[in-house]
Amino acid sequence: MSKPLKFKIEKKLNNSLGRAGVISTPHGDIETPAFVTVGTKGTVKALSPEQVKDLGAQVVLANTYHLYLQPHDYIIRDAGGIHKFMNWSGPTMTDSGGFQVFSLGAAYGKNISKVTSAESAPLLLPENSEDDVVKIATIDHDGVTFKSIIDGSLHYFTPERSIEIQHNIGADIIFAFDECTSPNEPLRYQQEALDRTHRWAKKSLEYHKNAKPIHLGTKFPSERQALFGIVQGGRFEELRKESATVLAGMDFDGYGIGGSFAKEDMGTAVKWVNEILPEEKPRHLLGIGEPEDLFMAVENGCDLFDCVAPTRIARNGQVYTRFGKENLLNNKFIEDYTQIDSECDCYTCKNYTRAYVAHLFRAKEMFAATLASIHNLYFIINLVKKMRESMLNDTFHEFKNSFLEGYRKNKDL
RNA sequence: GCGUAGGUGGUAGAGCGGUCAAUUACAACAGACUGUAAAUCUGUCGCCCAUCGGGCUACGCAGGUUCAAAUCCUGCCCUACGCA
Repeated sequence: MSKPLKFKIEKKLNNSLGRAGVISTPHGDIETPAFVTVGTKGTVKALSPEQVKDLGAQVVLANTYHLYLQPHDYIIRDAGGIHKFMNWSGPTMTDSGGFQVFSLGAAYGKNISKVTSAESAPLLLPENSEDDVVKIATIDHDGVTFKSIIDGSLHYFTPERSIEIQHNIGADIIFAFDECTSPNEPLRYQQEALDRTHRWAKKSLEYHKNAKPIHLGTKFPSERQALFGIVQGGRFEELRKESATVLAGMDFDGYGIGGSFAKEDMGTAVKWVNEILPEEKPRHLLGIGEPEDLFMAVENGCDLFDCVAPTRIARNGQVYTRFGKENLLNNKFIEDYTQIDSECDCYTCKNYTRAYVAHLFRAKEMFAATLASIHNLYFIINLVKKMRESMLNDTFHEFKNSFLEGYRKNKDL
């Protein structure tokens, strides 16, 4: 049986876990480390696939839960798979729905995200202690009941079902169904959730390995799609290490690192895990993507990252610059005829001023979202690309220090 | 000139004796956003101190009634529509 994915390490960082390499998928290569563009519903919001390609994106990540609800995975299957359906010929991935276990479960209706600051963490209360809150995802031993965000109907996801849907969608890299836990959960709950995630990982893998081709005469899913297992364990060292060890013992094509982190010690947590995971398989740090976090992740041995931040904050008016983030809706930009970042080569910066983009945002024109998304994605994708280049020519640390010094400038002012 | 309806905070527009510094929406100002419930959400939005809170000036202008007026009365000014 041929493997759906190859990973070649080209260069390793001295005295750390960082590495640069190439992942080969049936739809092309991904030079790593690489930022994965998020296209949850089979589109990168506000952008055409051509724009996504032109700004340098190598790979797009869609979502199982969302595409299952709408248009439904059979539509994508019958359309010839996600690549054809969305007109993206490069590599693709799908998340398993495991994140929605968190975002529609413990986090639903609350103001919590998967990354917390360490000092605020002790003030937070566990989410699962009281069930007086409305959730639209509830977990049991075998799976998760989701209430549709579209029409409120109920849908039950098991690991097998998630993988089956992902086979129908047909992305090059798919993920095991996991439970992304809230950062507020105590050790006992994290342990319980971790056991469940491991059990589900095994089921995801077994289903994947044994699945028949979705069309007669085509390849087996396990030959054309790579399956990544997902490490969990919250912020606890023993759990993170246990999870990495257990999953490393299963025959996944690569690994995702999921769940919750404290901003301040995310690097340590990632390191615990990557010291255990097999070196020769790619590692995807799920949902992480602020510039500081990306340096941390690359240095600690992650190859892939995805994050909604660049596109989401773009739609809300915020842009990355080499001096930190700026909100284009601030009145100081109304008459600012310079570009968003004077050293940026993206389409937006080459052709438009801050004043213009600010005007589009104020006028609520949709092109604002497009221009800001192009810039932000270019900025982040290019940043990771530069990290890769700096590793290849042994200047990673210099690059990191000079970038972060400038990037923190706005905060220090 | 006569008749009618009105004049409220940046705008539109509620309120029609005390619970009104005044509902709401928009605008404005700021903040948040990390495997997308998200072109979303939160906060501020008369002035002055202030942590709760307190003081001052305010609903066209000037008077008046009342313990109390954006709200009732009188006059004046202005606007819109109708008739000359």
